[in-house]
Amino acid sequence: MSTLRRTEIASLLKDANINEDVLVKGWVRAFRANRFIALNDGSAFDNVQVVVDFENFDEALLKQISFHSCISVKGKIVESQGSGQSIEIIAEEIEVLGGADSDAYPLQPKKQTLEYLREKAQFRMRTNTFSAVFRIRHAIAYAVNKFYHDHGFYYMHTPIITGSDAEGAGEMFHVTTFKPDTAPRDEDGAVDYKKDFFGKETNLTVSGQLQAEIGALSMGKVYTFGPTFRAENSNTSRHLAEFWMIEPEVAFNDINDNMDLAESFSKYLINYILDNYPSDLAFLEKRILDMEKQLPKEKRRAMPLIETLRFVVDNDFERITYTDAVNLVRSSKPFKKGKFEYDLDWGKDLQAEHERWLVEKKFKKPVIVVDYPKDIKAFYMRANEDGKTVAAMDVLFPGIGEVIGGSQREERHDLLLARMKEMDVSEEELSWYLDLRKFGGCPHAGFGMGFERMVLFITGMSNIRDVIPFPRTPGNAEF
RNA sequence: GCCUCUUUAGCUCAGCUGGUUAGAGCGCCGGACUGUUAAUCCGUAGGUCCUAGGUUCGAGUCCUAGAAGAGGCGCCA
Repeated sequence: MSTLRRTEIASLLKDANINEDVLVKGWVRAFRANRFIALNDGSAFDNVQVVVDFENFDEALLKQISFHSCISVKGKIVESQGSGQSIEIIAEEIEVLGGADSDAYPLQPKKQTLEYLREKAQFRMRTNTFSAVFRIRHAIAYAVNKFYHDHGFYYMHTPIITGSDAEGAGEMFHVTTFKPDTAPRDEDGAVDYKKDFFGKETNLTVSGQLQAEIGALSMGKVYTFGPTFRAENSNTSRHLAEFWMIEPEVAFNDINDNMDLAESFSKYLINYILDNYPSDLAFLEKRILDMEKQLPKEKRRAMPLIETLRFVVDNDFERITYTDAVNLVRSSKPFKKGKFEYDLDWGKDLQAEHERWLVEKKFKKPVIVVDYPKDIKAFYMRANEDGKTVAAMDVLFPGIGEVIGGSQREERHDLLLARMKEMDVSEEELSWYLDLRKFGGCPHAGFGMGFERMVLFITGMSNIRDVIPFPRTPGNAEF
């Protein structure tokens, strides 16, 4: 081919010069009427249409232009005669870079289930749905960093391998270089971790929060954004064993500042995608609407995707205390009629069905619940004046539930120490954490946002395994 | 960890209360078609009905166990 430089399809569609010669490369999304190739290189949602005059090309070459084959096209930009696009490329030279034998290739130009595509993760990003999801996933990650950078936060990398198992956020994955059968033993027959790589027991992190507090109490405003691991045997469409979490931690913030941050941060992310990825969102919205046509009315979304996102950014999140939430649920119709599976008394955690009622039926928008009973929350959350509750908050989103969980941290050394003793948290292991209260401590607060749960909400997808390229769930670590 | 559902052609599914040659659409392959937008039209091929046992004259259909997938709950983000 010539010395012409490749043009990305995104920039070609943005400002095309009629009659200009261009070189494009990408994957064939469709080859219609032996004449029209829909070509996509991932740079944008939209395809460029390549028009082929079959008399000018070898039949054997055209045969290789099959679904998802990779080709290079040199041609001239013209105004399109068809109605689906404004410009198109009249092909002059075509080279097949990588064929995709239709007989053996597992994907087809038709609807295939997300479950099937999940098993073909090496190819699923070539589909409209997954390329839209993963473009948006990227953009949300970018917006996370942009939001915090623009607000004067420092991005802090907390460790992925931790020596502490006191974080209390769930079951951990053990990290060791020992093989199970040959691990050295001490005199009592227990595995001797003093001889292991780190000289002690280590695990994959379940949260960067405790380390982020170190950052907050020195640099003021920090956030972590990294992979997090939970060895919980959770079989749901909202849990992953390996997921990404965003954890801001801010000195001098109280629980109300924390709620303000959680709300403005959530809205920023949604707005960023609304502003910058309209084609992808429109496609995802249409996909959901088509799919829901087969469902009874009560099982469909209350609002189409984009309208839902707009509604969330245009309205204040509802803020209620745990105590008020319990009273609301208990005086609700479904509760009185015994429609809920679980009972609810003050002191018990709100069940998913109760949260769903609050968010989807009562308020119809994100709800922040604050001031939970201390006995159902972690040791580091700040005790309230009433002696019964702590300054903890959960942000609940429609259709997903908890997307953010956070708190004002207990900055009073004696109260924290007493709470650790009560909850049997190792004082020795967390002496550094207690030091933050002993020396130069101050009120501070932070939260954790489940990144994939935010991606779920913004894309309107329903299974968390479809918003991460390579999902890790119980019994599954393919790719 | 608990509960429920699903598994039939390459893909998406139908197959009623067990009954003899197992069905459709799409895809593939062959043919037609130079303005299509999941192109269309005609034709052909394609099945260890997830696996292993069992019940029965007879099992895709019933029973038991296992495997894989999905949904719900709990745990959480």
